[in-house]
Amino acid sequence: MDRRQRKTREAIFTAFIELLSKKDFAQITVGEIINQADIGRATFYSHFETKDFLLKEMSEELFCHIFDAMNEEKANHRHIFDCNAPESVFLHLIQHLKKNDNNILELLSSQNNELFLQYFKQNLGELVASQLTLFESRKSEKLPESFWINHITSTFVETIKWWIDNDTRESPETITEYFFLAV
Amino acid sequence: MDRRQRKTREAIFTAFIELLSKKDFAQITVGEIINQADIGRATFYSHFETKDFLLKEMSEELFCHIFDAMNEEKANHRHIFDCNAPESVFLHLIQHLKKNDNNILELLSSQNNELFLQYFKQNLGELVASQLTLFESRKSEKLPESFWINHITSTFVETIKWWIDNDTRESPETITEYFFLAV
DNA sequence: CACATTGCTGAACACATTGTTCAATTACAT
DNA sequence: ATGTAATTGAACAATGTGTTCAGCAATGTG
Repeated sequence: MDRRQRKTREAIFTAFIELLSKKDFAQITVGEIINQADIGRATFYSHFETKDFLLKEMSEELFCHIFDAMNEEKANHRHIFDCNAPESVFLHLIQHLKKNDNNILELLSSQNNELFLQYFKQNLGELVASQLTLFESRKSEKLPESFWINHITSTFVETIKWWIDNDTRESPETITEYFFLAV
Repeated sequence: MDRRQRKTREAIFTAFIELLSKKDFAQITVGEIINQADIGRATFYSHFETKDFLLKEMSEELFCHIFDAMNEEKANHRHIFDCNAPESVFLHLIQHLKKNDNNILELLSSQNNELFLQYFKQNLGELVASQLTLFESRKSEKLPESFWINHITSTFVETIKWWIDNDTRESPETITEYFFLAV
């Protein structure tokens, strides 16, 4: 990809994240993004069809990053994912979030857009489904699988949201514990 | 309140609900509401400052209705809320929703606006907090109260959403059971 | 019934935002 | 160095927002 394109794309993402940390998705205008990114109007529209697509593409990119990073570490340090700590996938994810490399935590904060959370939940759902054996129990047998998966995923998302609203005071370990207690 | 005002207000609400059952809040325009309600533009704005306020006021009115109705039945048929079925408050709420008197179910459906769900959750949170003793357990002792309340409330909302997405095939009793199993 | 009050109307208005177009300019890759 | 491709900025139509106002209609009060 052309260096100019990369630069522009990066500038738009950065500007967008900056704005999202201040106000709702709904009340951000393309004009503001353009100003913040310091690019021409036509340039924006040559990159993204609409503001909604921008959010969508950015979400996908961010979640790819974080889940790819997790998989990589999974491959390198296999010991982290041993049988003695099967819940570590989620601890690991929370630790990643805590680093806030790509401002994901800021973006997930509830004052910001629900759409972003929706994309997060979607990606998370796949992870949960792949780790379903972790959550087998007396109650899971009595519940429809789709209900159960949705419950676990939602609980994780809500745990993260609660954590953020509490200014991420608790350690990732504590939050992981809360999550597994609640679910 | 003037009969004309009541009629107009009702017409706006009805039109709004009709539109919300078809498309997202975000893509409904004031013009559409006006057409559907068959009123003048100035009239709309003399009733509601913006589209957002319309949603807010309508939500409050709907939730007042349903929670008032519940309290009334609570007073009249005290036996429904006896000690043998302490969970019946939630069963009762679900039964109310199932009746769909005010199209609340339709409005809660996830394809529609998150703002509406937010208002629902807010009202529900108060109910949950007042019924907190129902949910005391080993795990609730180990979790911060605010986390616990949020978890219960979210689980209820997610249960309802899952139910709706499944076309409310299950009976209110079954859904109540799922909720109490999950939480 | 007559009256003053209040609400409704609908058109016109200024304003903001969106998404497109285009010709001129600039940066890129090889 | 050159052809290719991205960026620019201004101008554009189209749509939506929220306000204003003068005229009309419904209300309920005496």
